[in-house]
Amino acid sequence: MRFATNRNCISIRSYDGDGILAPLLYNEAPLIKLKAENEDQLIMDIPKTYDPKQAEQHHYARWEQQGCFAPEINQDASAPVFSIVIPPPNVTGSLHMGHALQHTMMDVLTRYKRMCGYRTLWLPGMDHAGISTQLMVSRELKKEGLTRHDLGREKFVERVWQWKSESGGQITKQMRREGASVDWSRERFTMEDSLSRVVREVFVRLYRDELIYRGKRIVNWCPTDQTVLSDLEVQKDPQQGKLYYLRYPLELRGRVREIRAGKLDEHYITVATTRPETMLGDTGVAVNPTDSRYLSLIGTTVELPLTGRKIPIVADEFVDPEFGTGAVKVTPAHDPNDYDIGVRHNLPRVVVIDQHARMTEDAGAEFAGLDRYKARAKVIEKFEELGLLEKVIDYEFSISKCERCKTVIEPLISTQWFCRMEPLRDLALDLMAREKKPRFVPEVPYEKVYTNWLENLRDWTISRQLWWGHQIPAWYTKDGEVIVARTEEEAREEAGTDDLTQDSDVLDTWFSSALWPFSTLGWPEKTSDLKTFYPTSVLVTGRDIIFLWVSRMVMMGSKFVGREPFADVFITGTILDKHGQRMSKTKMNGVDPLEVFDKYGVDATRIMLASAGSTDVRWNDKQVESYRNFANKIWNAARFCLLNSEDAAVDPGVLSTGVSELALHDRWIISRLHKTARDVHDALAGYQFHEAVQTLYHFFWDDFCDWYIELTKMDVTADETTTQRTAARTRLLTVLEQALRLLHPFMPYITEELWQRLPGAGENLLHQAYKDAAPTIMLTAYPECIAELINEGAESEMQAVIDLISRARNIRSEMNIKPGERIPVIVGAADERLRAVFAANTDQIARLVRASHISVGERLDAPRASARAVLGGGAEIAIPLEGLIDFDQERERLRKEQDKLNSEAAKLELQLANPQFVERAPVEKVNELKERLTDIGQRTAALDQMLEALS
RNA sequence: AGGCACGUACGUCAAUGGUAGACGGCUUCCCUUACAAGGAAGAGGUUGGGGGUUCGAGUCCCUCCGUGCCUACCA
Repeated sequence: MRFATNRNCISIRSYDGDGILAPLLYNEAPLIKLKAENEDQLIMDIPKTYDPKQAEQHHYARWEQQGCFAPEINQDASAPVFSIVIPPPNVTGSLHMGHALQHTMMDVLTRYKRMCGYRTLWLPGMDHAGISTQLMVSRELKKEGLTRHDLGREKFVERVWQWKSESGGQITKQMRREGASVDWSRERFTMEDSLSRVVREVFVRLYRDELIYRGKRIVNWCPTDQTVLSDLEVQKDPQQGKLYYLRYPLELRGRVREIRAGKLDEHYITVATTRPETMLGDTGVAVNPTDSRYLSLIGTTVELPLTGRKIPIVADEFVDPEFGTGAVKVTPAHDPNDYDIGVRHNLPRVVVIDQHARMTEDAGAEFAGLDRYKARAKVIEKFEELGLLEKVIDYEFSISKCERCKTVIEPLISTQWFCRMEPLRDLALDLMAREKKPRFVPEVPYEKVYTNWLENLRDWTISRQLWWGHQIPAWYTKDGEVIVARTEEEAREEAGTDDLTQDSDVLDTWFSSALWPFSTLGWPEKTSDLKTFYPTSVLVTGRDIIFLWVSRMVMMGSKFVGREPFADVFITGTILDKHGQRMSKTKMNGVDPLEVFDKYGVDATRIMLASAGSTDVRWNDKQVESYRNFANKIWNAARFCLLNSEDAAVDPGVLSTGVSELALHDRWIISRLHKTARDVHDALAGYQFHEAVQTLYHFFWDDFCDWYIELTKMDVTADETTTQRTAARTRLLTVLEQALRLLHPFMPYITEELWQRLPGAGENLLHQAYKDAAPTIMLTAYPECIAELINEGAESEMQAVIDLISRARNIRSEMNIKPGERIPVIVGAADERLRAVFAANTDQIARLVRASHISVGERLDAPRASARAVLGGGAEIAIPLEGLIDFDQERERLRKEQDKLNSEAAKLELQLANPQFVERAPVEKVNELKERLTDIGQRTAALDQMLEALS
């Protein structure tokens, strides 16, 4: 191996020419074994700046090839199980920030649990996305001048499959880039044969349980997509519209004498409507039964203008007397409420609008064939001519639109398949009431949102007039008999005839999605996957599909597997744009995760997203940038460790045996390491991603880089090869290795890249459960907190050293002492233990404050011309500044500090003087305040002396 | 219309009822041999207003102001 040297770079090949990781990386000689001719130039091919792209290129393929993502990698038969099924993205979709966010959370959990020794499965897959996909392919056809009807159903569906194999599933490639550790060997697609079988099985069972029925109902119809939609696929948009007041002439017959003659008004009843064109289908007028204005008219009839139809005035509770005129026109065929009124009063249904939102023959010859909006204008025109248009007012209301194409929904009466929800709903509600499952995180407000919705649930329209999807397994005989069966053969057998026609509709996409947690694991067979991985551990998803998907999975899982599909539901926040707006295609305000990956790296993006936790976050490049800087920090810290790694290798043993013999900073970092591990475990157990990230960030940057590396630098960079140097290097490498493990679930690429370069990193570091696997950080054990290694004594001693260094630096800065200038520092500490700590660390202190000399004594023995400061525990420091110090200024500085302390002391005294506080607050709290007061007392006393010394 | 959240430093967000923090930005100094994507030291807050409960409130309750989200069959 030959090292090319340039100024500060000696390169060794770790990648071959094609950029593939060379095999020597894993099993052969240590990667970094550098012995340049000149020791001073000892640096390897680690550039100063971290290049994420390089690390992102290689590791994923290797992990995947070596089966690291599959649960089978775990050799421990008694390992606990952790499983997640991915919310299947649409086959038409490409990765957006919401995916990146959710995938990050799922991958963090999966990688973490895997490192904890769990048998881990994260199952990937895609959804066939009925309407979206059909639209996408139809659009392609349109470019060729074709419609799906030109092809016919069979050819069209073939075409969709072709599209899928050619350009569908972009997102799976993008998931590899994300580093998602999903088991691709178990990838599923909701339209594949095995899942279609499950759909038919469930449909048949639900039908036989009378939970699925076919019926004629008023439904949401999209005139553009030509299909029915469920209530959840309809979106309400506020709209600035008009409210039209229409007069319907009363047909008074015998009662004509009861009405005082003379006033025109009294010959009419006025109704208010936002949709005048539907009046052509009116079959009644409704008023509230308690409305005195109309009491005498109940039971009479009106003559419907433009049609001459005689329609009754009925009394119905639904009508709000306060609104409009208190009289409502009733169009049972074109409005869900009117439909209900019609049912209650047995009113006929006159269909005046067809599936294309055009007027029918029944609307009258003048209107037939007209578009609904043209018809509206014409109706108004006619009413005006007849003097029957009382007034038109501006009115804001919400209008139903198709979620996908934004066309205004037309409520129509139609024969569809429905799923009866009450019994299923009760299963889910019982589960929550009895076992509090699933557990929502955050519990507030989602648990309540979920149960409230279930309580008010209505039947689910499950049929769709599409071609792409699971065709409904129902067949019709010539006589119109309905046969529901798993297969056509089964249907024929049951019908006793081959002359059957299958229902042409397909099922709502969400029907197959509802089965996802068990259909993907092999149900209804009692597969080992189903036994092992169901119920899954957690579902990670956005709040927008709690109803659409989460609730339905709970219902179907309970019904068919007899258990909840997941223990926990973690609801992520939403990534908003800079201005707090939702990212959307139409607004063009989306941030493309792939561009962010390119700019800042996958790891930086991931850890930034993880830090978002469950709250909404406004997107800000700066945030990713700061984590990019963090990645660079990790890179350079490792670079330093590797630069000084000769004769040393990672050895976890050195952090747990003989620890009490080690220097303060070593005992301290070991304690910090275990506290960090503890805090990260705790945070992840409660899905507190933000907290986990903060903990890791500060441990690595503040504790490890800013302090530990600086404190151990002297030993580690010593010129001579001594056992002491080797031991220090070994500790440093080992702490780094532990830190990389802690970070791995969040930043898989950089941690793997660096781990592979660590001397001593090999199969010996793998978790027991993966002991035969090829070495990779992702199969090492996640660091556990060993309580005995948390050392509060070492932490407080170290804190004293840190405080001393900080105060000395503070003085240097405030006194404008040149950074390069070495100065003497005098320390006085009455406390013996403290004095011993300072004395034992004078070398490090001197180095970090750039002191020429440090003297530690019982009392502060400094010349008059010194800048001084007090520390905790009554310790003091002084820096002699003969000729540099301005005595007035220095006194001022000390007085300012004293003021600060005095005001704090005053507050504490006040609180401690309050008998109720002392009485009622916990003892620890009171003692804590007392201790602080004592400390402040010591400090102010010391300041007094310092001021005296200056006078 | 109801329901539910949220208002904390210039910006984005944290903080089991116990001395208000982080990151970015800003000021001053430093290219100190891991890192200028860095180091050191700073400035910046009566936690939207008002009231209450409590020894103690950013945190719990009430009210007002402001902002979001969800659900809904007011024609």
